[in-house]
This record gives sequence, structure tokens and C-alpha cells, in this order.
Amino acid sequence: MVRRAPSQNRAKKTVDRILDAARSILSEEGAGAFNTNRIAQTARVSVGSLYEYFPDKDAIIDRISEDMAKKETGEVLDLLRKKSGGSPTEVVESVVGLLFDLYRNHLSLYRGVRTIRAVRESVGTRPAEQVIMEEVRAILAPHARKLGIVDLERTSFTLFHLVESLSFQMVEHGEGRWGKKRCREEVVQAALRYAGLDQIKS
Amino acid sequence: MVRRAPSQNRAKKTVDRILDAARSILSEEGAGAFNTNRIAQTARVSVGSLYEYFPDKDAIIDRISEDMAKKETGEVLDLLRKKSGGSPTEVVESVVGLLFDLYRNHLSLYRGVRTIRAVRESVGTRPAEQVIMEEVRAILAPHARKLGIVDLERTSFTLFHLVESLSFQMVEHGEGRWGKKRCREEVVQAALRYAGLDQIKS
DNA sequence: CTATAACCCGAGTAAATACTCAGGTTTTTA
DNA sequence: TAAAAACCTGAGTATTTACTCGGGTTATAG
Repeated sequence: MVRRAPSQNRAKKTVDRILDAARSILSEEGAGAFNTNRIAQTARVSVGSLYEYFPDKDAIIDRISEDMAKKETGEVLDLLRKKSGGSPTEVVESVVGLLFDLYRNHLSLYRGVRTIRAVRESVGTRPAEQVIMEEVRAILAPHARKLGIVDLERTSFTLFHLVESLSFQMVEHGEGRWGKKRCREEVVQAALRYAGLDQIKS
Repeated sequence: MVRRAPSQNRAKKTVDRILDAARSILSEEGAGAFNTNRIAQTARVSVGSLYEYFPDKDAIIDRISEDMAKKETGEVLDLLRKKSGGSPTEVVESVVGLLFDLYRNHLSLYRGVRTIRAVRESVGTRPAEQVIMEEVRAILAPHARKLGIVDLERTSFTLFHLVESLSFQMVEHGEGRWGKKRCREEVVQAALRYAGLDQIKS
């Protein structure tokens, strides 16, 4: 079977329709309903066309997942760099805010992608987190001594996962009970205190 | 179809063999290989027998998941109650140690169960965490004032998820790089500092 | 001892689903 | 404008898999 890369405009639209349909099914009907026939149907495209541009089902998920990672990484990095002059509180607050919005707006899509990748056990560290962790590390570096950090890499790792996991949990189960603001504050506090940043000016 | 509850000893052994096989497949071959024919084959039991005791595939996962939750909750609660006289550091250290061991010894089983439940989207708060959070709350209650805790429930929620998520992440991706001890310390520090327990004697 | 209940068997069925292929339509190229 | 390339179609195939059923074997009750 020959796979094509879309060259004409019409074909690009077809690919977009397929991706849109895939995302929509994943969010609205869950990982269990994510199958190629259903995707093609929703995209109002034949299965044949789908396989014209994607070698297999996995390629669709990989593409979606990659797009999401690129977006998340990009936004977080931009924010980290833009705010890097501000106080630790400001930095952490803005990143947490960004993650909350991202997770809230695409909660079921994140869940779906995670689930399907889990079934395929394509785990391993996502490239996204690697880059972010390095930026966190760079930000912490100048303050390492006064914060009593002995292993910068380990601290960045922990800080990153603390913020990410907790943000997700909060959006999933916390916001309904305590509201967005309170939940964000909680994550911010956890992060600042963990790193010892709560007792520091800049 | 009539479902039986095993009454004879022979039947109880059959049920055990089925559950063992299911756990083994889930850990060693992943959620993708978890199907009833394969389970029966591994358990050296016919599919018919499997369906004699479990109404459907989901019932098997539910049973396994329930058993795990019961074990985890039981052990954590026992520990919390036993150590509740000790210093905050001791309490947190022992709970984190317990979770690390549990996750490390059954890592792929936890992943598998989580994945299959995710495919079925049978999410919702697990009953296990509810009970633990209440115990955490009871422990924190007497110190709430001096710790500056305004909402006990919210703090317990955050503390619980911080410890659980971070422990899992550490076992999955941290221990290989920094060793068990260092990773445990990191989680303990995060927990103690978040709750303000690090500046308190008892 | 024998009837009944409990247990076990595994070929077979129906449904779901990833992916192909032969052939048609539209766009581009020369 | 005609050939070639790109695009699209959807019925059909092969495979996987949850679950059944008719009929056998072992244990227990009376």
C-alpha cells in the first residue's frame, strides 16, 4: 500500500477532518469508541482515504499526541521565559494557571490519549517534559545554594511532576468542590513550599 | 446463564487460578493481552468455567481492583493508626515507604488495572482514597490552627494526592536514576513542607 | 446406591474492527 | 487537451474476542 503525503489543498482538508473527528470521538465518546471506521464516518471520509494518509490507527494517536505535546511545551516554555524576571510566586502562579486552563479545556482528550497510549504501553518519558524540566532547572540554578538544593536535576524532576500531577488531579476532582481559584492556590503553595521558594523575594 | 458462587474446594481453587492468571497476564503482557480466552488458557481452565464464576470480563478486573484497593487501604490505615503518636516526619516517612514498596512490587499490575478501567471509563473517586483521606484529616485536625490550615478537607485532599501521585512517579521514573532512598526523601520533604509540618516537633 | 447438584469442558457463534483493493473522480502537468 | 498523478470510495476480508451451550465428570445429600 502506498501512503501519500497530502499535497493538494483538498487532501489537507481531508487530513484535518480526520484529525478533528478523531479528537472529537476521543473526547466525547472515549477511548473505547476510538476505531478507524468510526473516525472515517465522523469525518465524512471513506476508510480508504484515512489509510491513504495514516499507515495505521496508531499513527493517528501519535499525531494527535505530538500536536498536544508541542502546544503544551511551547506555551509553558514561553511563559517560563517571559516571567523569568518576576518573583517565584508569580512564575509558579502563571504556570499553574496555564496548566489548569489547558487541562480543563481538553480534559477528556488528555485522558483519552493517555489511555490509548497506555494500552499500547508506549510509555517512556515524553519528550515534552524533558524540555520543560531543563528550563525549570535553569531557573532554579542561580538560587540553588540559598535554597539548599543538592541535586538540581532531582529537584526539577520532583517540582515538575508535583505541579503537573497535582494540577491534573485538581482539575479532575478538585475544582468541582472548591472552585478554580482555591485549587490553583493549593498547587502553587505546594510547589513554592517544596522548593523553599516561599521564603524568598526574587 | 446461571452464575455460580464456588462452594466446593475444587471450585475455589479454580477461581483462584483464574484470578492469578488474570493478574499475571496483566502484569507481564499488559492490558492489550487481557482477554478471557487467554486468561482461561493461562489458568488451565476452560472459558466455560471462567464464565461459570464471572458474569463478564469486567467482573474479573473489578474483583482484582477491589482486592488491591482493600489491601492498600488496609495497610495504609494500619500504619497511620499505629504511628499516629509519632512525629509528623515519622508518620509521613513510613507511609511513603509503604507506598513505594507497594507500587514497586506491583507496578505493572497497577498500571494494567488503571488502563483497563480507563478504557471502560469507570473513573470516579475510588472508595479507597476516601477512607484514607478521612484518616489524614483526623490526624491533621488537632494541629490545624498552628499549621494555618483553613480548609481541612482540601488540605487532606491535596496532601493525599501529592503523596500518592509523586510516589508513583518516583517508582516509575525516579528510582532508576536516583535510587530508592533519595526518591523517598524527596516525596517526604514535599509532603512535610506542603503541610508546614517540617517546622514542628510533634 | 443413586439422584441431584456442583463443576468443568471447548467447539462454536456473533460481533467488532483494522486494514485492503479494484476501480472511479478530480486536479495537475506538459 | 490528454496523460499522469493525486485523491477518494466503500464493499469486502481476515482476525480477534466476548460469551454460549450441550453435554460430560465429580462430589454430595438422602
